[in-house]
Amino acid sequence: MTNEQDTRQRIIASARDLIYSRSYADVGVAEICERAQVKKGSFYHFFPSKQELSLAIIDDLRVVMEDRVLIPAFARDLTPLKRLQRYVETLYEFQRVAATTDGRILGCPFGNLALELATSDDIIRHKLEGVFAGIQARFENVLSDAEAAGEINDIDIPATAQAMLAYIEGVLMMAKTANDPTVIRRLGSAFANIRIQPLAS
Amino acid sequence: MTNEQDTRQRIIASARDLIYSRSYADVGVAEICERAQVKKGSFYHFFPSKQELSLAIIDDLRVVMEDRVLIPAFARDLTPLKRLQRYVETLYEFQRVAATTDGRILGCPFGNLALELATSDDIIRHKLEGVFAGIQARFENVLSDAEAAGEINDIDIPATAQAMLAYIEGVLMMAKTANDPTVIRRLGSAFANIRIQPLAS
DNA sequence: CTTGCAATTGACCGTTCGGTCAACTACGCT
DNA sequence: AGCGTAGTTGACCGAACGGTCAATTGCAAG
Repeated sequence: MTNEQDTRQRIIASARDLIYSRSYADVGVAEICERAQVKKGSFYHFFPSKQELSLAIIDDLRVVMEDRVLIPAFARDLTPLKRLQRYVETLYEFQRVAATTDGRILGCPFGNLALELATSDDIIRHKLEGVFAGIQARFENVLSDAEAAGEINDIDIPATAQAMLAYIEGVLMMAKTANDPTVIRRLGSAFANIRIQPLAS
Repeated sequence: MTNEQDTRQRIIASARDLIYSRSYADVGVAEICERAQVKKGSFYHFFPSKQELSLAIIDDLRVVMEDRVLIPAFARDLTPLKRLQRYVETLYEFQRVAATTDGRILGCPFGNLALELATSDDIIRHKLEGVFAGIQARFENVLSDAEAAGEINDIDIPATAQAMLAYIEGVLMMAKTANDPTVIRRLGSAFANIRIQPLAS
């Protein structure tokens, strides 16, 4: 229990924070190492490349977002539609707190990476596709619950879940561009009302 | 009428295309010059810095998007709500065509830059804020028309316009991440139904 | 014909980039 | 005690980065 894989985790945490608050390309391996108190040679003992590190970062962020946003927001103590509203509120709070630390609102870490790297790196693009699919699946669960509870009916659940994800990503983009977390609350009220109907067959 | 400011425009066009299809940081000044058939010294005769170039690119993209998407989509030959639907269709077509050229779908050039640079460069962030405000204003006009035509009522027009912009940006992000333009059509049907009500006072 | 300036050229700057490597240290296993 | 190996170190690599500059060209106005 001395340090073990502590170094590796320190590298991931440093890189995660730096890249989230700036961008993938703007943060160099040297800066990551400096912040993690690790020498560059040591970095390459754990990661064969910066790209490989970014995959590890995405996994790490997945856990962070799960714990800090998805799980608290989607706890089953509220009706499904109320959970969706709480999700927006939780996201707002997450962004607001992060903003007081960084002085800027940082938006969605996955969205940031997706738009920066999707056209340049197919492996990262595909990984992020999986992350989005995971979040969409969470929304689908809530929508299924809502349907079972009679809160909604006659909707295309997967498409609606994806539309909700798109909307929230767009909202975070607007908030980041305006550097104003209150945009999330202002636009958040439309989130739970998004619907896509099944195709008439 | 020989070349005049032709060189400058060639630099902007090259940089615009390269950066749009990859990212700001991933495209160097040297590569831009090579594609524009211009020497680096000449580049810095027209632009004091890469950042200054990016501002010119944004202005240029604004014109492109205006001509290719906004104007055709919002022509007044349809009812306001139909225009919104046509806007989605126009965007889909724009992305699909661009995708056959690049082999990838590239999403929204403003959104791409916003997420990459908003936290690192306040000047660019502010410029993009203005671009988004301009698009939002176009949506507001259409919504006003829709209200006047009795197609909608009792909505917060600015907030709804901003929500629509957020949604479409999110949809383009999903399409880019999936590298699949049909996402735009699949999710597009929810676009014109987004509503934000005024606060009860 | 000359003067002046915008445009162009190509060599060059220091810095940083992602990545490599041989040597060394520390520690668990037998 | 001796060995193997995971972890660490610091020096180093070629390439690319954004940006500079003095010298030259081309053209338009006086």
